[in-house]
Amino acid sequence: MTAESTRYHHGDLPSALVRSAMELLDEDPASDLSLRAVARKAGVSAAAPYRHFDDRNALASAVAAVGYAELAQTLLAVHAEPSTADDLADLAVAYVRFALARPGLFRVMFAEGCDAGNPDRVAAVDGIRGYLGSLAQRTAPDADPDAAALAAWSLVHGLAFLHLDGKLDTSSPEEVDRRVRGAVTALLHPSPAHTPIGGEQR
Amino acid sequence: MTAESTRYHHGDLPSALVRSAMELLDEDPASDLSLRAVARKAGVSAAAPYRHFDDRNALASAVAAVGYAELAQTLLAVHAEPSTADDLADLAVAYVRFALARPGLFRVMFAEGCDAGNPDRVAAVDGIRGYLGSLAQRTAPDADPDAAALAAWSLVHGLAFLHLDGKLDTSSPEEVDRRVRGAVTALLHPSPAHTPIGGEQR
DNA sequence: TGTACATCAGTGAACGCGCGTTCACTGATGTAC
DNA sequence: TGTACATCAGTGAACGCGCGTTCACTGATGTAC
Repeated sequence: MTAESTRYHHGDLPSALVRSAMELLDEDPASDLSLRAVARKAGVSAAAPYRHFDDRNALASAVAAVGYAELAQTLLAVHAEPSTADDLADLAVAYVRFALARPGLFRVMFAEGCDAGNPDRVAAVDGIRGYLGSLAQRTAPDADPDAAALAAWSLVHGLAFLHLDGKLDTSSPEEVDRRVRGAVTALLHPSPAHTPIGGEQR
Repeated sequence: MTAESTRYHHGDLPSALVRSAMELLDEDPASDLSLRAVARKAGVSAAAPYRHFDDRNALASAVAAVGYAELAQTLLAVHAEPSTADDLADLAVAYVRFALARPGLFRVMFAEGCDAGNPDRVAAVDGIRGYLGSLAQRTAPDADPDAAALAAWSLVHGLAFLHLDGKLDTSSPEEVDRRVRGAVTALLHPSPAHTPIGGEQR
């Protein structure tokens, strides 16, 4: 469905560049996105991107927007309408897996350089917030939905970054999943029972 | 107490470099740490740091270690022995304030480049984990302490990074404090009462 | 259907930059006698 | 106390690098007549 970019004059360079950027990020997550490298990867001169993007930042924002969309899609695929603490644990696992599978992209999405102006970006972030907000509302209808949504997001986001930044061992994916699920259920007991910080599990 | 670095031969260059690095990070949090800039700031040639640090990474690790110590100190000053969810909210506020006050340092502490080998660094991270672990144990003696500690850390860490990375408005510090406190208490009801995701507040 | 021409997406060379790191060196320090 | 010398922490010049961005240009595209 997407334009296939094999027409003359390179066809659809803008999206070819975004695609190349994402490939580079997946291939070498450590290096930070370079306009020249992206152009090289797309088989185009270093100056070509400037026909379509104001500067490096504009490309990064476009990449981030796509990243948000993919993350949202991933979460939706796990639970379209999550409503229990168990569902949140599933989402946490998916969120952390996404971060660990695509660290380069994840960093571009959440690293500083983010220009607050890019509307796609803002919309995408609001999408995730809204998704978590509705989860919060279903789980705890009488809680402040904004506060609960932010809490859920922070928990999940913190788990992702602590793993990503090497503060926790990530050599075993199963162990990571287990750890993430454990942390979430330690805060939110899965059953409708009421328990504070850690629940009663082992 | 610290060597004052005014002796001849520059005295105590290693710690002077670390100090200069931290000053640079505080002055311009956006730029990433450059060995040359640090040397310049310390009034020393670009090659001088190599007498004391293997490479750029080694300096960054040393800076991070100091950062961890300062963060730990900040948290301890808030509550030496936190034990309630309310205490955790206080710590969350302090943690986020630290991140927002010293974003450059915070990023060095938590950004990828971290070499897992540096023992100071590992010890410092374990210190924070242990601190949160004892909090968890006091708050919920029957919970899995590792899981509860990680959950608390993730929550707080996620709040810090979502603010730091511009996903949340940080123009009003009071608003940030309020938001952080709200998110924490939405998950952990302050009283010994038992409530799931959001408690009952407004 | 065929030609003239404006438009627009590319090229490639060049700019100036700051970086990490190396190297042979220098000059102060402090120890051995 | 005084001199000879090894050590060690600095210097400064140089390396090669990749980067973002600019510029005048070229050549394909597609439209007007």
